[in-house]
Order: sequence, then C-alpha cells, then structure tokens
Amino acid sequence: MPELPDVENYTRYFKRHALKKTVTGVHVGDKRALAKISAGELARRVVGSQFTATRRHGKHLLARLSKGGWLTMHFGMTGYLAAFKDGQAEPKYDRVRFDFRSDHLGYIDPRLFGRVGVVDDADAFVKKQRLGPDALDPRFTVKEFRAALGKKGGLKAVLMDQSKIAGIGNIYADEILFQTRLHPLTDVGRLTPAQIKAVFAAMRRVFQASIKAGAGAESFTEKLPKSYLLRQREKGGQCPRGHGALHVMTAAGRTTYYCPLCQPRK
DNA sequence: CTAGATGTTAAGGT
DNA sequence: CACCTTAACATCTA
Repeated sequence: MPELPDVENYTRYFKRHALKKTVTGVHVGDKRALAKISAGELARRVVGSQFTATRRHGKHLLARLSKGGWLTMHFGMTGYLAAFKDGQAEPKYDRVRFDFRSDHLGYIDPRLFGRVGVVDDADAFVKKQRLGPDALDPRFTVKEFRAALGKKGGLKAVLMDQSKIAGIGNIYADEILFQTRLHPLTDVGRLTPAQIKAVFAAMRRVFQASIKAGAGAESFTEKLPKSYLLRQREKGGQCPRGHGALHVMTAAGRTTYYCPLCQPRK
C-alpha cells in the first residue's frame, strides 16, 4: 500500500531496524528490483557503510550511507520492508536483503514494480525523478499548493501527478475527494480558493491520520475514523454519511470509489 | 479461468 | 502543446 503514509511508516520501520547499523552484506534476490545499478556496484557502495539518516520524499525512501551517497527505495504497488533475525526464515519475495551483524532487513516486492538504487545526492535525485513538493512537507504552503495544481485537468489526475505534488496515489486521492465532497473529474481550474484550501487541509489531515492508524500494515484502515471512505472502499461499500452504495468509475485511468450524492458532478 | 490490484511510464490519440 | 487513455511490467488473489 505504498503511498505517502505507508512509505512514511516504512521509513520509521527502517529507522528502528537499520539506522546506525553497519551493513555486512547485500544479497540481491532479483536483479529486476535494482534501479540502474548492478548487484556488484550496490554491494560496493553499501557494504561497510552505516545508515546514518533517513529521508522521505513522496513515495520514495532514502537512507544516507556513511561511505557517501544515499540508498533509494520505491515500493511500486506491492513493496514493503521486513526485518528478521539470523535463524528466522527469509520472507518470500525478498528482492534485496541487507545483512547486519545478527539480523537482516528485506526489501520485499512480489510484483517487482518497485526499485532499489544508490545515488550521490538526495536533492538531485528528487529533481531527476521530477517530483513536486512533498505533500506533508511543513514548508509546503496553500499558496504553493494552488500553484502546483495548475489550471487544467481532472482533480484526481492532478492530485496523483507526482511532478505536481509528491505522495498522493489512487487510494488516498479517493479519500481526499470524498472528504472535500468533490467529484473526481472536477476541473481544477474551476475550484474556488476556499475549495483549494479545503483540499490542501484534507490532504494533510488524511495523511496524518493514516500514518497514525498504521498505514502500510495489514488492514490498518479499520483503525481509521468511521467517517472515512477508505474503510468502505470495496465492492458493496457504503457511503459513511449514509447515502447508500458507493459508485465505482474510472478516473485518471484508475478505479475510483466515490459517493454520487456527496460528490455530485457539477 | 479471468479480471483486477496501492505505481510509473512509454506510446498513441484528440 | 496540453491533456487523456491504454498498454505494459510480474504476480497474486477473489
């Protein structure tokens, strides 16, 4: 479930299990999980290093290497991290395993849409990936948000455009739209300043609440407030405001759940 | 057996 | 040029 809140929790998990530990080995289970780097080069840059700091930008996790540079991770659709000790079974689909003195951290990704790499400079990496401001960056203002949205396009597609704002994916876009009562295909050019402000506030509120609820963990949505659409985001799901069945449509090429009564198309 | 799934990106169309 | 849609990637599950 790797959108911003999930990756934020993975980052915290990474800190708990890998920060300040020396990497004694790296094992690549599947080369396809590597981003423009060979297994040998990855090992050369990571083995013998300690992870000295972490950083997250949108859906990307970065970890600073004491030997220089940053390890980068993107989790695609099905990636996550799993720590395990010597003697414990290695998780299935462990594509890149980092070994420490007596335990390991696995980068797990069944579908192989995610990537692990190493870059020299974190800021340059963000630029090269053409990522917009991180949705939860405290320095990111409503004014900048309005500018980032631009003048044209369907609201859901724009929210999910990582070059405009980094971190929002299909799932959380639906929640933000539901909470602001906006139809997914609303033209961003038609939003009022008040609506833009509301979307910005909802984005931050939804992300903070989801991180707190344990985003990334198994069925964490049950821990979200009952007013959240995410708890009902499945076939037969009901509008939390009592308007009956949610509708399903395709927007921005992705399956979209919404309540036609709360979110009418104007 | 088939369809669809939290992401990204290339390719083709309007 | 701006925007939209579709396909593709790899694998699992409903």
